[in-house]
Amino acid sequence: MGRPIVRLKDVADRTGFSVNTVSLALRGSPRIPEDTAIRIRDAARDLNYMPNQVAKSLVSRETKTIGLVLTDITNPALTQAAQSIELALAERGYSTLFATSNNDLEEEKRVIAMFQSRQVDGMLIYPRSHRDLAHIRQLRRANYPVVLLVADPDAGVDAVSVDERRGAYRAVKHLIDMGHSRIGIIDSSNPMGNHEKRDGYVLALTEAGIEPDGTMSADPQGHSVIRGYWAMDKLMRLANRPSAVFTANDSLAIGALRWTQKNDLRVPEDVAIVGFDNIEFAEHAATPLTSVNYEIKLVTDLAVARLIELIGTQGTLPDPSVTLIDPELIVRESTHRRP
Amino acid sequence: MGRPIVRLKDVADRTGFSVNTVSLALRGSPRIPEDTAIRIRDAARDLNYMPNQVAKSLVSRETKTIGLVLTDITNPALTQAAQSIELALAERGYSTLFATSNNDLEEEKRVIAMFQSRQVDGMLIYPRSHRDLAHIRQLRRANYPVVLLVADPDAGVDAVSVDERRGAYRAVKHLIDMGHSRIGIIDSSNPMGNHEKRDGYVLALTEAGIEPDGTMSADPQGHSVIRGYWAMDKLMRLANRPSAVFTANDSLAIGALRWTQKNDLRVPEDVAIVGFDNIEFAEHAATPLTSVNYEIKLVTDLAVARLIELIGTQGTLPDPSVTLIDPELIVRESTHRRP
DNA sequence: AGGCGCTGTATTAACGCTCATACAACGTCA
DNA sequence: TGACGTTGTATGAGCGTTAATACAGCGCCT
Repeated sequence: MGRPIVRLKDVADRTGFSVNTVSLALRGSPRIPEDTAIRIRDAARDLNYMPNQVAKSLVSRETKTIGLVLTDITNPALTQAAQSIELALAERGYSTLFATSNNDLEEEKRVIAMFQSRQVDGMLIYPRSHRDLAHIRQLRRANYPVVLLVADPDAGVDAVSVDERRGAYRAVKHLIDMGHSRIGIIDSSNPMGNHEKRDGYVLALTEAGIEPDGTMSADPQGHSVIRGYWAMDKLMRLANRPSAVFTANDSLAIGALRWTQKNDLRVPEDVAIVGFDNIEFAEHAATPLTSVNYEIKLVTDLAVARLIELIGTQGTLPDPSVTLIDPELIVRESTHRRP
Repeated sequence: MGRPIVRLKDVADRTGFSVNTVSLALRGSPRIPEDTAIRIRDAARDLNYMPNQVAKSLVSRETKTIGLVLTDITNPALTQAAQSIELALAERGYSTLFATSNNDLEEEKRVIAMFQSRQVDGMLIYPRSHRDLAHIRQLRRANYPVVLLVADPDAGVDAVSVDERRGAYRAVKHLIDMGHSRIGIIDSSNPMGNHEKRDGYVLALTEAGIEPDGTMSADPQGHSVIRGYWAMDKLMRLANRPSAVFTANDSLAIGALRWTQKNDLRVPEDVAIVGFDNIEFAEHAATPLTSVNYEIKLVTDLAVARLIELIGTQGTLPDPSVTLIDPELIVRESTHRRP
């Protein structure tokens, strides 16, 4: 709104050269002799000239901006991801436009369209659901660089993600190895959501000859501590309550742990708890939490690298590649008291 | 890179109208008759036309984008702030360009310059330090809309923030009221940093006739749980150890709490702990934490509202206004065991 | 001496859009 | 009937930048 803006033209007028000469000089063209360049640079500095990236983008047809779409940044795992994505992109000269879909599909579509309109060079998307990817697949088909941060081998879209199914499998397998057979799960995988973790849970159980029990499952409807608390409450009120619980993330696990404290149960003696993501608070919880760990930075670095690769592709994009990072289980006291 | 882009011209060619007519029709000008508009809109939809915001911005001289500069988004309080800022801006039609300064002044300057170059309509900044604001003050003088997320009444820049000094004062006053006089502080206020909280701490002590004791202070050099743990370790190894500790944020407090667990001290009987920010984990910590609470959404909403107001200002910006939100203390078991 | 290739600079045309203006075609009214 | 609005559409300029091209002046070679 009426803020003064210094343009190439102003530097040109000041020095007596043409706009084009100034542009070349400031970009260090070898065709401009050193003394001319110095005079122009001095004038530009005096006037506090800053190149207008908007105009530049219009010409170059690239904005050096990528769009990051998350469902909700307050999820600690996503916060970490956002941080390291921004860092990785900044290192490569890209800026990050950031938006949250608030777990709403329409909002997700709106945000993606808005980013397209803003001519972002590519997008990193943590989609609301694995099921509704049509709009993203369509982007890809329109030759638009996109990398998902959840992995669906059949999505037809590039993706880099931790192998959630495998992580969940490892966690539940560990509980089984510790002698548990009544194992509950706290995971908000509604029919439309991502059920990788639930799949891993079921796999570990059936593999061990344990019939998955539908009543041992609670949907926390969110990822916050308090949600975990109430989901745990539901599970532990069962007549045949679980002796161990697997939760889809550490915030839920901390909520579950909190429930045990309030109800004077010992962890892991009375009930064992495993989380997912291994956030900092997991290690330092009242009872240090066993949790599925993976290097978020590895995931985001690979995702960013792939995205940059796609952006740099001339012509048609290569076939989508899906990369799964293998997570490890960090065993702590919440499942295994050291003697 | 060579992605096909549908322009007004394409829609014009398809319909036989001129570019201008198409532009007017799509923007719903009353000069375009209804049937023409419908034909144009249909063609635009068929071609999947999306307006190019970059070109639009070049003409309108506004990008409908604001720049958000944070030191480090993994600080839970800042995460929350980022989330609600993005939401508030999106509601008003603005996109959020986001960058972290990683607590480095040069990086902060670089990011701000980059945002200027990208023609953001305004910026929200959580600066690295209260001391080095010259570059931001200069922005303001150049008539650029900026709102700080920390309050310094003398900064000469608009700001909206929680009153940290007052929050710290309340926290420490509470400890004094509970009978403590040996009160430690864990706060990373280096000479160049923000020492509002430390000021509030000192004020409460001196007001109560207690001489602040320099040895009762630990610099955690960060805001993570583990930093709090080691800072607590330093304080509790003192010959004359504190009976209560005030920490600059809840992560540090949880670290301190963790130290007490490992060292078999009871909270609050052996040592009381107060945090700041009242994050979700504070309430659900092993011992629920007393913490300074304030509505982050209120702070960010006011900051966004002020920023939008500045952006809408014609001509010279009004005098800077500084708004401080008054925080409250939430008392929980970490300072006061209920009988 | 005339042509050639440098060197340094300017001119022009884009990029996709909006705004101001132009202007035909038509109807209206004195 | 002819000047005058109104309606619908087109033309041209301009936003700040880059890229392609033009071109004047000079030294050098044959």
